Amino acid sequence: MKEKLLVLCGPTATGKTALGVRLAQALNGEIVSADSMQLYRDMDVGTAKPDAAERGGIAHHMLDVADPGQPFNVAQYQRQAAGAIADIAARGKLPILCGGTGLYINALLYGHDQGDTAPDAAFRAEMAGYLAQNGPEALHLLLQQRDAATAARLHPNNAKRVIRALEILRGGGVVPDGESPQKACYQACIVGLTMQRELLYRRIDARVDDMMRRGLTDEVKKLRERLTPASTALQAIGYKELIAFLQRECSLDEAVARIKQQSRHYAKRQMTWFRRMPDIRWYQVDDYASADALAQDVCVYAKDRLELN
RNA sequence: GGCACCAUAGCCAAGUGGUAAGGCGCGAGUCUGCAAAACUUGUAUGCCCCAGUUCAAAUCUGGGUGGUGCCU
Repeated sequence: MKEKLLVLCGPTATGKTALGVRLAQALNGEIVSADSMQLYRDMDVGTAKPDAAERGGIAHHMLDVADPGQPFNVAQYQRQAAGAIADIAARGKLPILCGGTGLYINALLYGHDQGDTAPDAAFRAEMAGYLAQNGPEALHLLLQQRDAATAARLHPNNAKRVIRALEILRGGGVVPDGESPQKACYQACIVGLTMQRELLYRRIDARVDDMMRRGLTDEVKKLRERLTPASTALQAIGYKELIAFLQRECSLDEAVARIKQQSRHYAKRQMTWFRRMPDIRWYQVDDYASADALAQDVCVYAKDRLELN
């Protein structure tokens, strides 16, 4: 019997967190975050991580599980989150997967087999050097010589993924072709939150201003020396831009404008990710008069879909 | 009022007689161990308006209109 799982996804700033808590309260659930950046400790303001009050007494999992200086990746997420879901279900509560990282959600829902080739920082650095020396075409040729099919699927300019493929082949592994059947790991009810694009962008801009008011710059200052250029956490929007400002590479206004822009782009990419999820049920947030009304509707749908009570 | 310069996509901008570069933005998409990452892709039947020269004009000429700078 597959575990029941309510999934709440959608682009940033659309109200996933608050809705998740309401649903958890109504359905006797616990939250499992699906956010690649909120899982780092001490990155709170910039990732819009819910504080104690916002968590409303509901247990949250997969927050603060990694140190910003340490690398973290999908495979680790997949294992830990699956563990958390099993634990919640075993205690008779409803796990609610809530977040905006499409890859993490997919890996969990469809049990992506990540293989057993762990990342090799030294090899990646070596390949990055090769890329800098010889260009993307030459790097891609390396892949073509070892695995023509994979090379054909990967654009030469997408060096990151070309390097990962080489990394897998080097260890004697098989590069996943993305065509392995999508087996559903859970009895899932997938809910997506959207908003009229223009409104979403306005909300994102406003939220960035709010983060600045709440001391994002200080948070980044404190975090700065703990991060290395290799830290995954350094990819977080809001952090890399403010570090550039702190290093006097740009003005504060420029950094803030950049953070807003990046967040808007990110939201758009999230939409394309979630749009292709099968069985996703969309809710247009700005169609609802109140958060209560929205929670009400989603609750009814989830109960029906997951056969609760 | 005089002189000079300028007018190309939502924005910035190249192009000075041969059939509209590029960047940003915006839209669409890809994704199996860095994913808030990385990458792909679409986006001006037309260059302020009118007339003219020419086989051919965003490009040359004349006249408008609008803007900018300097002078009075």
